[in-house]
Amino acid sequence: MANSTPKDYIIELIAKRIAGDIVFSQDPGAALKKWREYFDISQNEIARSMKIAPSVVSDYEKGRRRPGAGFIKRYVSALLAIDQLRGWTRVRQLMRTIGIPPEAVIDMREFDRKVTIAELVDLVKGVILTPNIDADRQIYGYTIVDSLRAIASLSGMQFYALLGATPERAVIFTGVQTGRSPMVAVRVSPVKPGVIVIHGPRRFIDPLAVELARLDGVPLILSLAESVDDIVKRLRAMSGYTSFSLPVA
Amino acid sequence: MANSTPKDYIIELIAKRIAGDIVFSQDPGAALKKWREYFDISQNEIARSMKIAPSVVSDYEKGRRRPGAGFIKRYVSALLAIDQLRGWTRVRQLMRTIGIPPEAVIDMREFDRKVTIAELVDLVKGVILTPNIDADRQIYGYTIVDSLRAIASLSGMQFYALLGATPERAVIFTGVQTGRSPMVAVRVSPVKPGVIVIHGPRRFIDPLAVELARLDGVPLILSLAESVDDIVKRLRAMSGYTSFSLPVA
DNA sequence: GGGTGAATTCGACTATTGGCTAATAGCACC
DNA sequence: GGTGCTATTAGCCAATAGTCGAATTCACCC
Repeated sequence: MANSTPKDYIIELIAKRIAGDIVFSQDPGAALKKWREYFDISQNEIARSMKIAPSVVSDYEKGRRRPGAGFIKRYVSALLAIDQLRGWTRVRQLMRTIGIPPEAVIDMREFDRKVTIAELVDLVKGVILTPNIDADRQIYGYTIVDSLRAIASLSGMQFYALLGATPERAVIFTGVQTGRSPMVAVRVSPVKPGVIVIHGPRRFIDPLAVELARLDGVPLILSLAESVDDIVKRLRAMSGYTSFSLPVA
Repeated sequence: MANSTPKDYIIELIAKRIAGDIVFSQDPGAALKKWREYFDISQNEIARSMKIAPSVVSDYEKGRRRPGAGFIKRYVSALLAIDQLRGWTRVRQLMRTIGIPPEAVIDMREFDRKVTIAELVDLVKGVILTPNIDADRQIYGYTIVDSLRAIASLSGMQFYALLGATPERAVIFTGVQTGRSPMVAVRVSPVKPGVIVIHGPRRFIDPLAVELARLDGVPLILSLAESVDDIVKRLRAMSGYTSFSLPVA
């Protein structure tokens, strides 16, 4: 964990958490101020980053105005942009409270609308290995897992949380050899993901994997995408991917 | 994990996450709709819960109007209120993606403004055991841990994430006998919390605990509060605690 | 065809957010 | 005292959010 850039989805989770905290605060102005102070940023500095007058920042923080959703989004984005300029010092701290091991999770997002299994098969350039399982379920989000790192670094319960294991989410295991160990992990999990996608260097699927999926009642998809990157990009396109552009300071 | 009510702080984390997702969505209207569909709620039902006309919901979801922060808060609160009426079916699913073991974490929140060590000592009705350690640091949030359950159910890395282990957060260990095992856990952690509070049935503190705190450079506070509940309430009062009142359906 | 329920569209009005400039205040330091 | 920096306040205008009710559309069923 050197000076590498935090992963996009982590930054995005942090941004959403901060924004949500402000929205639900009983005093949104004070919440704006709290987070600005947390990032150790002056009103002048964030005003410059947002290209507005400093008095606007004061108006909001003192409660003269209540921030709308658009303003909150820009304010939080500016906090993060400035933290980036400083080397992500605060984001590195905050990511420790997220509870996701970044080395094992490649990406984790919500789709911007509900997605069908058929659409997901298309997105991951895959084939469905369990055609007889209920394909009507709807998927609202996904987790892309680096299987080798996950197995190396996670205990049972973490795997459980990592799966984002709800019936409305997809889990994509990458770097998979035959598909067996992910399916064994899911088998022992008390709750199941909505659908499992496997992607790996070889195109051979252990029949046991398919049988375990069937027993669990979880659709299993084999992705034939050229690379993990390809999967990441294609799924992100369905997630209303937010790009944090860096304002000139 | 029977039919018990999810803990408040979990519900609140979910609410904030949903709100944040909507705020940062490139199409907030579509995000509103996505979440409503996820909760399997019709426009009419949420309109009734919010006491507005159904056409208002449609205007927002179709993008004719962009939701402000106030509306997002009310919309998300209504989703949750309806889910509560249904027995928290969707919240139970979502809490699995939070990555916090609810049985070990009693409460976990952000303060609504920065809090000094002296203030924290007062809040937990405590005494500072490490008077020579930098007391100028600022605390922005806290985690209240049930020490026995945490030790019983967590592995090393989970403990690490559980601590919310950043220099700006406090960790309160409850059900502590002498204070030694929490300090040992912190000692082996690569990052340290901003301050540690211990609370337990006995008022005896193992001198080793104090020495370990000193070595870690972490202020250690002994709380003399009458109960864990007392601590929860007093800290919540500093957190802009949001109460989800249940609208009549 | 008709009926029902859910969702959408539209015109209109009011309240609030978003932003500005200018003046002022507070604090630390010399 | 002066200087520099940060923050606050007030008045003002424009644009947008919030909301209504009426009419319309759509899907499903008999």
